[in-house]
Amino acid sequence: MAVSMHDVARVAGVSQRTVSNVVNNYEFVRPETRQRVLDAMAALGYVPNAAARSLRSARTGLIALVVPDFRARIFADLAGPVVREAEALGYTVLIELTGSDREHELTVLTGGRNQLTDGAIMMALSLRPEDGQRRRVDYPIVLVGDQVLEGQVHHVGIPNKDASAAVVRHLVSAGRRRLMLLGHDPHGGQTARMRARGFLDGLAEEGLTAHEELLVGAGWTREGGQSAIEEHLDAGRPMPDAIFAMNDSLALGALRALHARGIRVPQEVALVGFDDVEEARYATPSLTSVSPDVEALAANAVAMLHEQITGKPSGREQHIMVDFRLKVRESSQ
Amino acid sequence: MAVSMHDVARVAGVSQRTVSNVVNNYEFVRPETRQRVLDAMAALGYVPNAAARSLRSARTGLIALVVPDFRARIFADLAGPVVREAEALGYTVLIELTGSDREHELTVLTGGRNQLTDGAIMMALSLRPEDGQRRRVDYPIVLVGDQVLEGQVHHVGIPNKDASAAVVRHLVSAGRRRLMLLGHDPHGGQTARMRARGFLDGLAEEGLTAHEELLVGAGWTREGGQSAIEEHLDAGRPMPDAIFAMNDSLALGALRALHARGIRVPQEVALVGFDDVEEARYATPSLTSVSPDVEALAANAVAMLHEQITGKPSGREQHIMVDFRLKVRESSQ
DNA sequence: CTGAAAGCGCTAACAC
DNA sequence: GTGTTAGCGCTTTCAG
Repeated sequence: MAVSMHDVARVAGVSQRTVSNVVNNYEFVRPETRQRVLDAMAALGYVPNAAARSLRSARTGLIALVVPDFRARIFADLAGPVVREAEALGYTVLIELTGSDREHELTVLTGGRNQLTDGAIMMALSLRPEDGQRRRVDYPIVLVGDQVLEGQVHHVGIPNKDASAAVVRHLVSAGRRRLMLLGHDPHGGQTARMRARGFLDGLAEEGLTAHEELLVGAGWTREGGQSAIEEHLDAGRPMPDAIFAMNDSLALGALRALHARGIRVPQEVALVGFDDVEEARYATPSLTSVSPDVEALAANAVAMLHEQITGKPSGREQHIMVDFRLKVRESSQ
Repeated sequence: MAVSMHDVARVAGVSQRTVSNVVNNYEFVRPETRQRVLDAMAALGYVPNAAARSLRSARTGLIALVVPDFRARIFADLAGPVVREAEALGYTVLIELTGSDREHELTVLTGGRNQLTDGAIMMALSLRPEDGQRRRVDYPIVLVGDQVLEGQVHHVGIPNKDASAAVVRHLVSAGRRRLMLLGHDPHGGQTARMRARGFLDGLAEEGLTAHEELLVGAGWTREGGQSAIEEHLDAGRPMPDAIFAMNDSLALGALRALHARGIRVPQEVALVGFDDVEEARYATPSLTSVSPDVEALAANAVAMLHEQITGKPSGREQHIMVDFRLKVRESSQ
C-alpha cells in the first residue's frame, strides 16, 4: 500500500489536516510546520492519491480531448497546445478517438461513459445541429472547429468564410480571374459549406461570378484532389488560372496532377490550400495556404472549458472565432 | 449529487452489494434480480463513479502514453492504435507530452507525478541506459522505440538494424554501388546508431565498403537533409548513386535539394527513407521507405503493459522487435 | 445467491 | 494555526 497522508502526519508529528493544508498550498501554515511536513513527505516518498482526491472533491482534474483521428494533421496539431494549456490550469488531458462515429460523438455530448472527466473539448464531425438538444447540461463541453449545435454549447471556430474570401481577394489582386473551387460539397459538412460561401462571396465582392464547371467536387484527400484535377483536365473542361483547394491535402494532390500534366504552378495556374500543414512549406513549389491560429484555438477552448467547470461567470463570448493568416508562398505568385 | 449505487439499490429493492454484482457482471445473480437492477439503473440514469472505484480497487483504468510531441508523425501514428488496443482491454489513454525533456522522462520512469495511471507506454528520446536503474519497480512501464535501458524494463522496438541492412540489399541488387548514409550521427541516440550499423553491416555483407565522405551528418529534419545535400554537392565531394536517409524528413529534404540542383531521382541517384510517413507516398517521385509495423508496436506495448499491471506471468518476451516492410516506390527503381 | 459493514485516502466543516 | 471527524461511492470480506 502506498504512503498516505496519515503516514506523513505521523512522521511529521502533525495532524492529517495539516498535511492536507501543506499539499494544497493552504496559506496559513507556520513555515516551520510546513517544512517539517515537506521533509516527511520527501522522506516517505509521498504522492497524493488522485482517486481519493477526486472522490472527495467531485473533480477529477481530467479533461477529454475528443477527436476523430490523429492521422489528420490538424488534430495532431491541436493536441500539443491543448495539453500545454490544460496543464497550465492544472488539468491532465485524456484522448478519446471517435473515428467520426456519430454515436460515439453523441455519447460524449450526453455526458460520457463515466464520470471520469470534468469536461470535454470535442472536434465533432458527425453531429447534426439538432443534436445540441440532447446535451447533458451539467457536463461542460467546448466544441472546436465548425460544427455548431443548437442550444447553449460553447464553441471555438475557424474563420472559414472570412479566410476563404481573403484567398479570393489575394488571387484576384494577383490578376487571376478564372478561379476554381476544389473540394466543393454543397451538401457536406459546415466546413465545406462555409469555405465555399466565403469563396463565392469573395468572388461577388470582386465583381466576378463563379463558373459552374469550376466548382469541382472531390474527397478531401490527396487522391481526391489528384483525380479530380486529372478528370477535369482530361474531360477538356475550362482551364482555371487559379485553384482554391478547400484543404492542403486536396491542394497537394492537385499539385501532383498538374505537375504530371506539365502544367506550371504558379505560372499557368496559381494554387492555394487551407490549414497550412507542415508539408505546404516543403512542397515544390511551396504552397500558399490559410493558417488558422491553432494555439489560440486551444487556449480559448481550454479556458472556456475551465470556466464552465469552475462555474465562473464568463466575460468571454460563448462563440469565438480565432484569427488566421494567409501564408503566401511560391504557388500563388 | 450524482446517483449512487445506494440509490439504485433502494429503487430496485436490493442491497448495494447486488447492484455492484450486476454492474461488474458477476455471474451468480438471479436473472430477474439482475433485470430489476438494470431497470432501476436505467430509470435513475446511473453511471458508476470512476474515482470511487479506483480508490477502492487501487486501479484507475488509465494508462499514460508518453511521447515527445504529436507533431512528429510517428507519434501521431502511434496514438490511434494505442488508444484502440487499450480500449479493448478496458483502459483509457491519457496523453503526456515530454518535449523530449530528460527530466520529464525521468519523472515518468520514477513513477509519475501522482497515482493517476496504472502504467505508462513511453517513447523516450533523452534517457540514458543507466537511467534504467532509477526506475520505480512497482510502476509498470513499456518503452517503445529504441532507447533500451539497463535493468528490467519491457520494450517494444523497431528493427532499425535489420531494416537498414535490407535497404542496402535492395539498393545493391538494383545495381547501386556508391551508397551515401544521410543523417549519420555516431555519437547520437540509439536509433541513429542502429540504423548506421545496419547500413554498414549490409554493405559488408555485399562485399562493399563505406566511403568516409559518403557518411554525411545532418539534423533529422527536412532542412537538415536539404542543406547537407546542398553542401555536399557544392563542396564537390564524391557523388553517390544512392542515398539512404535515416528518416523520411531527411529524405524529403534531400529530394528537394537534388531537384533544385537538377539531379534526377532515381536515374542518377536512388533515394530511400525510413518511417514511411504519409508524404512518402505523395512525393515526386514517390519515396521508397521502410515501414515499421506500427499497429503491432501498439498492440504489443499495450499487451505487455496489461500483463505487468495485472501481474500475469508473461509468456511473452520482455523485448520484442516488430516487423517491417520495405515499400519500394519510384525513388529507388 | 444476497445483506451488512468496513474501509480505500482525501477534503473540509467544525472545533479549539 | 492546527486537531477531529464525517463522509465521497465503491469493492469486498464475512455472514447468512
